[in-house]
Amino acid sequence: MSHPPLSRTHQQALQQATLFSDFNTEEIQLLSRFCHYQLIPEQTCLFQQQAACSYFYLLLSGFIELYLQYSSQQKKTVEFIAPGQTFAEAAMFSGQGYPVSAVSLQESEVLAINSLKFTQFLKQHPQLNWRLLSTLSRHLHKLVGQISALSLLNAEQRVIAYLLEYSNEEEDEDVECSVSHLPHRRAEFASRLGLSVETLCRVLSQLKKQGLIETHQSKRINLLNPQRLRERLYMGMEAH
Amino acid sequence: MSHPPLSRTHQQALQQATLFSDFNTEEIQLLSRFCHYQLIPEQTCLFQQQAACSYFYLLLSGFIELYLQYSSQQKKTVEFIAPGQTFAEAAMFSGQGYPVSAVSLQESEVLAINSLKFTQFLKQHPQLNWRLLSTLSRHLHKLVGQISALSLLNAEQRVIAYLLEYSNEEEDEDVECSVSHLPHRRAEFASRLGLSVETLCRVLSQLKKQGLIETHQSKRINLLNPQRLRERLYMGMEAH
DNA sequence: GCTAACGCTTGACATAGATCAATGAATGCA
DNA sequence: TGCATTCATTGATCTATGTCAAGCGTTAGC
Repeated sequence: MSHPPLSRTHQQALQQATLFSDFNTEEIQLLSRFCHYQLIPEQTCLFQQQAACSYFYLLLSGFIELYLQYSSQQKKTVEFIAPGQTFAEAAMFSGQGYPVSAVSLQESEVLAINSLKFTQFLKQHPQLNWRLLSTLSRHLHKLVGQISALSLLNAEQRVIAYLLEYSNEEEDEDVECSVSHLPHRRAEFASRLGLSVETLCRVLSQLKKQGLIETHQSKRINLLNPQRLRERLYMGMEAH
Repeated sequence: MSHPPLSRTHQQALQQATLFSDFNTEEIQLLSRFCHYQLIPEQTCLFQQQAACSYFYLLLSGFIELYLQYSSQQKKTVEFIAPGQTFAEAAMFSGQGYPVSAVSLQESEVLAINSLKFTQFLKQHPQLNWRLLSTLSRHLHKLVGQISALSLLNAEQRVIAYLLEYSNEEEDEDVECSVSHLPHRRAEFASRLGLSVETLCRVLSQLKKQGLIETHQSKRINLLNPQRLRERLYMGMEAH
């Protein structure tokens, strides 16, 4: 049973998944040979708890629920999966069957990745193994950071932290620098910071008024005074 | 250069680290053979950017800053490390030198884990490799869940989500069940949920008033009506 | 057993940020 | 070019939750 080759768009989707973010173009192409696209109607079971783990998945669109089934009527939701996330990969690595069942809550699109072929692929490329571990560790650290940012920092501090993190600032601290790879819409930007669009706007115009940044039509932001931005951020952090 | 064997307490600390949470007692003991305790005075450099990665670390107490050094004066903070976290393990997996420098912001205690011996250990136990990948994936999912909980759910919903997640509910949804492995203090409980102690208390007494739970002196909470708690939670989630 | 210290609980108040609503700017389409 | 749609921005409220403060219960030490 062969599947049509993966479109360029879907290969890009693979590249953007956390798990594969470190793969180069060639590796993505090798990988995409044993992936296939699948359209899942609403309320459809993708896999059953304890079944052999033949595939793991990348969700392209829609919404998936992972749950434990105790009896015919009782279930316990374990997790909801949003677009961009992979799921069931932990099951594949553990070599056991699926520990949960999966059902689509809306019509959903997924890329199914053949578990067996993926593990063979990893065995053939031992370096990849280490890089996967490295990638996952890094992301873990990033997420831990995001969690403490969400609970410890206020709106302004979160915006500043984001700008400083993604700025191309490398030279002198006093030198002006810019953030060009911004989310293309305020809505996405705001959501990454866990803010509403409006508060994000207010914070930005506040910073603009104070001569700390310059905005260029949602595409680029110049940091006019990284040094002072940094001070502002630390001020909030040491408040504990 | 041999180090004294690791105390039981320190072995437990290893066990509780995310990275090793899946290790059994024997594996922890093997691991602890190439770990040693180190006391770091305040403002001391643990390792320099680009140096060979001989050790990675588990922070026991204190506070560590990871930063990029651009020139003698300019540095860029990458991350702060809190007790319980491991750091520099991504560097080890990637096989490169340290990508950042590390300095203690307070007097700190760490366990240093010999990178070379650890990778050898993994090569000798290929199963462990897969289990590490599995562990890291699972934690990644958990953290993603926590992030969406923090930004999407209100105080009551977060408390309910926590209670349901850690309850021993397995049978009928209507049957009363309990959460016994609670954080021993309200302060710790609240901090896990990103709330203040006071709001946590208020939410709990609110739920008590409505006959949904029963509290037993900060040690145990009975869920008198899991079904209705579940409804309450979902109500908030589908609001998007 | 008494007092001190600490942690829990509850109330009163302050505020950051969400929501609602209106306007302005930019982009796309006829 | 002009109209329509979407997105960004700003203002006016409202509310959830943090902060401050006081009382209560429990534990610990003498």
